[in-house]
Amino acid sequence: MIQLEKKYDPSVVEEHWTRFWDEKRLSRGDETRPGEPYSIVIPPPNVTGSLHIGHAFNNTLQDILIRWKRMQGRNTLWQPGTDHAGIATQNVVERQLKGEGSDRQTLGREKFIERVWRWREESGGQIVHQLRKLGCSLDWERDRFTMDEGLSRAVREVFVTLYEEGLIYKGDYIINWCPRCHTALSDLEVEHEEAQGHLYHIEYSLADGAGSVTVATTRPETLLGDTAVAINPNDERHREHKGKTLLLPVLGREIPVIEDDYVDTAFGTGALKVTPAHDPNDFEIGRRHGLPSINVLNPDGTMNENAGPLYQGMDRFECRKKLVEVLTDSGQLSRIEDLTHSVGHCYRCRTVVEPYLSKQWFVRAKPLAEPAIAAVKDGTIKIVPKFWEKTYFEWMENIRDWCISRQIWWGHQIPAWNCGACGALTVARETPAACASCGGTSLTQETDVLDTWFSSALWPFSTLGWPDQTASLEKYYPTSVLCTGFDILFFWVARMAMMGLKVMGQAPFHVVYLHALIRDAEGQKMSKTKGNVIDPLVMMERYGTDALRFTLAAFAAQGRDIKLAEDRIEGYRNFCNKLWNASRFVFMNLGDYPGTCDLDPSLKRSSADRWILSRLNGTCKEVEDALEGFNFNEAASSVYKFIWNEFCDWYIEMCKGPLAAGGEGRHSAQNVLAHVLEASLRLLHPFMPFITEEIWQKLPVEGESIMTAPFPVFEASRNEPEVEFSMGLVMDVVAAVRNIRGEMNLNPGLLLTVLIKTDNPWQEQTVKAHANYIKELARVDGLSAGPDLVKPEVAASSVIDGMDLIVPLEGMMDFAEEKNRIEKELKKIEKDSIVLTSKLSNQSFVQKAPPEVIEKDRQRMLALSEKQARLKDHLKTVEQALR
RNA sequence: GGGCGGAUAGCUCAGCUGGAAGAGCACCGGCCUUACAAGCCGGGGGUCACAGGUUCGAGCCCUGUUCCGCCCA
Repeated sequence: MIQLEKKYDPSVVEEHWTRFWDEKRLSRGDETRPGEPYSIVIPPPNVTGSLHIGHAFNNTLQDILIRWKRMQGRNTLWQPGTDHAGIATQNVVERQLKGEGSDRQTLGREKFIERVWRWREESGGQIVHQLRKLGCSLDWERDRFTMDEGLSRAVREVFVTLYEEGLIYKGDYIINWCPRCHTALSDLEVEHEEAQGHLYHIEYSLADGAGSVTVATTRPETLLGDTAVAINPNDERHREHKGKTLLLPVLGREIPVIEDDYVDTAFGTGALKVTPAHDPNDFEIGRRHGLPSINVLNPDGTMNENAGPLYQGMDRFECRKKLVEVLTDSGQLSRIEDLTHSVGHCYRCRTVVEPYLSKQWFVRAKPLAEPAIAAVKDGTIKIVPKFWEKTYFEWMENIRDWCISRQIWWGHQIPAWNCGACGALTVARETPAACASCGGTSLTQETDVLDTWFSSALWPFSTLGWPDQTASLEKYYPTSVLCTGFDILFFWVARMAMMGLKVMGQAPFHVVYLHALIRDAEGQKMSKTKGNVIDPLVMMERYGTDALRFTLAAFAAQGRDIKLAEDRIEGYRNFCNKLWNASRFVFMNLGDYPGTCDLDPSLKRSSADRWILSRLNGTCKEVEDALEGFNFNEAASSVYKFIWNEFCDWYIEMCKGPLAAGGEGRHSAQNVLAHVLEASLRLLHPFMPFITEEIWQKLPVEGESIMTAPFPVFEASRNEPEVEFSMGLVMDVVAAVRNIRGEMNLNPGLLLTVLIKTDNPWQEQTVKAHANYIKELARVDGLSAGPDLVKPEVAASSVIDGMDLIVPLEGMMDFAEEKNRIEKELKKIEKDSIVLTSKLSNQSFVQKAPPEVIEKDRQRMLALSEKQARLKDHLKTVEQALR
């Protein structure tokens, strides 16, 4: 006989089954096998990263989907892999170097890249190991990395193709520059934050000496790069300044006053200093008016030679301070206003970014966005929850060109070569031997690398072998679902949609499921610097992986934030233990059981047997429907309630009698216990893979793993509503007796007598037929039912489903307590009946509400007043006794 | 400035097409009843942010307000 320990201990179990699944290669995607494909690509975590709660959440949901579909018999592939995370990874390694008193420049590009690869070798296995620990059934044999040879080939192929089609270009534009990471950033990589700043009002004197023009700016240091002051042509205040020349403060350079509609007359003084090299709008104005652009910043955020000898080499903020002093002294600073404004920060290092004119590579986004918009509009791509579609359209319709060059070393070096002889650019898939224009051979490759998100955008097909036409691609592309957090909707999802449609001619996924983000109790994003993280590894250690996974699923409602609380994890740890102990009970009673977990149709079933089977069937439908709609929390709650509140609380208790009695009743109960437990395990498996495998393997089942056992299917024909209804009555009776026992402070061990007075023959029959359950579960020894029962003087009573339930309590009756109890019940009824009466006496309700609603309320009202009347009778006898 | 979420029990959250306000934890009372004290049985607890409106009927739909969070400019 199989015996389980008294408590479930996840630690040994988890390791064992992880290894088992691995050895049996159960999570392998096999395109040569038949079966409708179901594929998911993992949102690749940073290769050097460590599993945080967001990963745990995201991957638990994916694993639930993939395990569920695998059990349904689909040909599944969950594609794993990691991302090289250019800037982030480079930053980490640079920090290491700094700690060693070195830096990347000292090391040189080649050595530095070697160093990063080495770091990847050391730490790259970590996240993979942690995902396994989480139970993720990814196909590890297909593990990919964005810097792998194959994926790099995909990157080159796409880059060159887009370049050839004119969708990638190189040019001088204003980009966002991070002076600390020393690179350009795309617009998305800048995070705007409200900051308390100042609006400085600076006097630019007219060259003819006839006064001055006041301009307002938040960044005074940029005035060193001003090449004009712009006014709105319709601004009356500046009419007399039109066509004048101004003298730039400090530097004394002559700059013109120009007119441009862009200038907002309502902001500041209506005169705008124009710095084409350090502001995107000024850049546009400069272009319209043919103004020169003067860059005053070095790449590290210090001022350059154009700033003049006084400021050259000074940090930008230092320079700002100094300039304010100088201008104040010269009387050219007329006013300083407080101003809350939005300041851009680097999303990797939080440094304030500078708009910066430089030569960069861009993807022309509009032509790529149009098909991606259409795909969502026509339903080719479905976004769940739907409300994200609006955000997607909003961004896509206003998309701007995407700056893809980064001045870092870790990443895909841009496949473009500059000719030393003629200066022409050669863009090629393979490293060229000679310049495409002049045939010269002194070629030097562009030093910039591509935005990490460029390679991520190709992920759904590059991981499947593209640009080769592989069988995997054939089978698994487009993928079925993309499951990720909404925070990378633009970064990743939108760009994958664009690239998939462009490169493959097919959207990369059918459904995008965007889940919520896990936040702390204050709704803040969890971050190590804030110290508010819940570490999934610690949680797994403390409560078991299954408990963590189930908690995450239970929290996965389709909202925006999830505020995770540790006591919920503890609660689901208890659920694991509950399941464990229920199984323990089953095994204890299966010692002499010769059958399997399949139902034996020849056995005569008890009502309890039929009831739990019907409920199991209903639960299958609930779980199925919930998962179809990505309602993970509902699926989790259905299976939780079924196992705990129906199987454990009721069925196990009800089958104890028949088990003890022996014979066919025992046999049937054994069969049902085995069947229901086994089916429950399969229902639960996608959520809790470890404990379910552990128990399942001990049951009399065929098949090598629960992982590949069929997912339970709902069948309408197996529903038994009449059985559920009569068992409902039985449970109501049990609950009523327990209520009396509890409220009257009667000893739990005390056996009671129960009289059930009813003139409804069906009720009488039902109660009598199920007397064994009532006796067992409510601790009752004498039970009678019928129309003519007489209530003894000394008795507690309640009214349940129109029946009088009487518990004689000769010698142990607390009449005051009983009075209390009945009055409490009456109070509730009165509250309800007031609401119902007013509803039913409302003419317009009776006239306008649908008949079935009115009928339902009439029935309720009838039942209520009957119950009220009977309770009042009971109350009267109690009050008499009290006198 | 534009847009999107959220506000429901002490806490963390569900609540689907409008038709008797739910769960877990916490709390109170009683139980070591041989699957489980990580448990069992019973119980208390809500002006569904606020103000209007639509409707026979609103936690849910509409309008406005307040607060919290996020995205975009």
